[in-house]
Amino acid sequence: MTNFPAARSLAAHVRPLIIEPGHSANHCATCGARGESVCASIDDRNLDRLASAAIVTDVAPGKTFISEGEPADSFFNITAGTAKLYKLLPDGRRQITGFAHAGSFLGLAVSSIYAFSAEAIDNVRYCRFPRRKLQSLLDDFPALEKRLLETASNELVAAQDQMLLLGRKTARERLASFLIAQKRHALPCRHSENRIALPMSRADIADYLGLTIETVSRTFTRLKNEQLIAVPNATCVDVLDREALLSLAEGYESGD
Amino acid sequence: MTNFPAARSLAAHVRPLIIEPGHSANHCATCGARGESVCASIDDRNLDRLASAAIVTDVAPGKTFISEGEPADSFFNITAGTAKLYKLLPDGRRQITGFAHAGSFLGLAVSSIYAFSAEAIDNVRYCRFPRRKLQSLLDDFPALEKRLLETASNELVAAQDQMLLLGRKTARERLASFLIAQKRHALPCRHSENRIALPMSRADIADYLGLTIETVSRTFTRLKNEQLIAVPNATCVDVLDREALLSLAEGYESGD
DNA sequence: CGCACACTTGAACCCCCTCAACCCAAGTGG
DNA sequence: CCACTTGGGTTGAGGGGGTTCAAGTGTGCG
Repeated sequence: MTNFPAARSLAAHVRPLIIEPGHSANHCATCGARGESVCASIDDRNLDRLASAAIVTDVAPGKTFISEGEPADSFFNITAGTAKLYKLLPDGRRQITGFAHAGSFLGLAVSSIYAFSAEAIDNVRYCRFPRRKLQSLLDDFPALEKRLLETASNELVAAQDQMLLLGRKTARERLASFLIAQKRHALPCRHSENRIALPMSRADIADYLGLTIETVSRTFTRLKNEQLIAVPNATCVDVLDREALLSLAEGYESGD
Repeated sequence: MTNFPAARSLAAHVRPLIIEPGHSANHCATCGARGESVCASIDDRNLDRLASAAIVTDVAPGKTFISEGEPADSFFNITAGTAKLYKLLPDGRRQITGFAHAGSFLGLAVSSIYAFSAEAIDNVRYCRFPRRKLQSLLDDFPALEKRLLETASNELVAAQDQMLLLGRKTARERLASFLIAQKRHALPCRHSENRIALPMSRADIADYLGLTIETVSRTFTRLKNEQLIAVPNATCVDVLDREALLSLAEGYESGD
């Protein structure tokens, strides 16, 4: 299910990496996710400021590193892996509000309390910024604040799309939308051009799309029977008819 | 349905107010919505900068002033009335993603295209900021940018709540959540302490909650029969049992 | 080999939707 | 003044998409 068969079981589930003082200025400079993240707005000269504020941490699959309702004293910048963000109702009903990939910035709540929980799906690495330190970074680097505003705006647009999906789309349309979005997001899937990696479980997909596991599974097989996709195994999908999938996702053909 | 019986029919539906040059520095200073809006972050000395960038406009009920997919060359700050924000699917299915009240800031899309449409529900007044002018304001007043980031963060939290509602709550829970949220938002309802004004139609409520008109209506009468609310007429609701409504909204009791 | 766990498939049910009628208040015009 | 229309809201009957409950099928791993 994940690509890190060895390193997983050893690690304490939330383990800050030890960065020696002498090297602390470097890890941002060599960070592969920098280009995708808000950190790109800080130029090379000031990278050490950024690096010294960040606490790099690894999280094992299935471990929760943000809990809804707890004091929000940190911000998180995912640099590797995929995490799910979710909210719960008292009886256990769950809504996944999004998936966080390398470059995602989490914790943008003005409130002093996290509005959602976050759990690692595969091996996740993040940079954690204590609230105060990020605040001073924001004061010193207006470009960072500008970038954060852009990020928040983009997420707002995505959230509106998701509301449309949850409120008005059929199960087929939801799954098609999900696959199209996954395809856009996670291009870095070698293999075929049309292969989509699905690191999350069926339960996660269901809770993201406002459906049940069973409906997700049935809808997968239906799209498979209709030759829109192929499902070599549970962790990936091949897109066979991109056009049809796209117009389905956009709500053009609900029946048929 | 609205409180402005006279002024309505005369007005051209989108009519910029004529502000004489000599007075242009004033309308922000006397704006009742300033405290609630992002404009509060600009101090009195600089209000004229703000005022000269804003184009005040009135919109009649039912008129669309932002259209999804069109070039996003302006930002909007609602100063009076209520507007609905929505997205459409090609076959007409509609999802209302939110209601904008006095103080709401719209158009926060990085993209050059609006992600949603906006339509006035009652008589709406807004300040329109051309993209370029807002940009220069942001450059000159970091506090404004900070305030915008706060606003966006709060909306993101609200959007996540709405996703939970749309994906996982029952019709009763949705309506209860909606009523509770409306109560919080629009306190300024004289009359009773427990009266909630509902300027939007049943169709709007339905499209906001991911339901149909009929289900909204039936759910209203059910909550009424259960003595949780009273519905004197279609445009307002009295909360009779706030506790029960609240715990319903939070998902504690789905049946019964 | 056998357990565990995720996924798939089947059958019955139910909440909400669809379709349709009805109510009611506000015009509108003869 | 009343007949007619219009539009929003309510109520009823029936149907369907997705859920629930339950069993079956893999697949990895000890």
